[in-house]
Amino acid sequence: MSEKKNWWGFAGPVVGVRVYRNDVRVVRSGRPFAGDVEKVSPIRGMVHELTWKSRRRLMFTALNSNVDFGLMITLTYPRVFPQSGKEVKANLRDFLRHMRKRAFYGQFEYLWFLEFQKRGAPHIHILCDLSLPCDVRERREMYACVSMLWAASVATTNVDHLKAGTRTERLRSQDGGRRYVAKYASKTEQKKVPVNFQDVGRWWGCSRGVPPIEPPLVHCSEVELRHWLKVGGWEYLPDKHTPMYSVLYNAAKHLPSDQEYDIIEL
DNA sequence: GCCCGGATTTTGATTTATAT
DNA sequence: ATATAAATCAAAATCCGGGC
Repeated sequence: MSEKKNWWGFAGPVVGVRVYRNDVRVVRSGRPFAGDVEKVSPIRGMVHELTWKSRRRLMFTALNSNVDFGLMITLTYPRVFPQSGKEVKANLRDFLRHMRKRAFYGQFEYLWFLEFQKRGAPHIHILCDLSLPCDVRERREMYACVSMLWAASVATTNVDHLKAGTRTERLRSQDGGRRYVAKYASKTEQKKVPVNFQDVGRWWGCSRGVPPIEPPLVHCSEVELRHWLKVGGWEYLPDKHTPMYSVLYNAAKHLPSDQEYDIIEL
């Protein structure tokens, strides 16, 4: 009796899982295909849109990061705005560098992502781990400081821009930032680049402390994994003929707690 | 403040076997 | 032909510390 095979048929069997804060990665043994094909060096194309692949990476990073994003800063341009991604990124780089250098901010972990407004203007959201001061006056100082840094970064003397260029807001819950990213990443509308805009570059990025550290491998078979997920009530368990995907979203909380695993040190 | 450059991250292209 | 998921590769973009 010939068994049905699919894309995963040439990948190895499930060896274990890595349980992140929110998601679970399935680890398989073996290689997906033999590496004896002649290696060509593909020429990279231009970035045209925010792809689903990129969205998934962003989601994974945000949802599993150990950084708590309590604050969101939104940077906007005035009526006149750059038509090149390089210019936008230069502004962003300046801004982030200045923010990081501020002694009173201490450590500054951030995750930014790019959007385009209807008018075609680029628009950057920055999630970060800063907290707003309780004191009203201090808080205003902070708002002003952020505004000034952004204004300086875009090298503008436009007073209107000073006021309208930034928005600094506290996110309701600890997971508010994560949810915001999920919303951004899962928007069905296409994230295309406006026609006149050049060299978009990356759509999102983060500081080095944001990406989650790889958790230890927890050895298990596919049968065991399916059992745990079923018992745990994970809703998206595929039927027996469909492979377990390499990333199981929102599955972490449906698995048994750490102590019940046989943790293997790396 | 600004610039340089090494380290690291994000990205598109390519690859795999099989079903449609 | 085309779609599929994911691993891999190298290019390009970004990060970040150090020098000025």
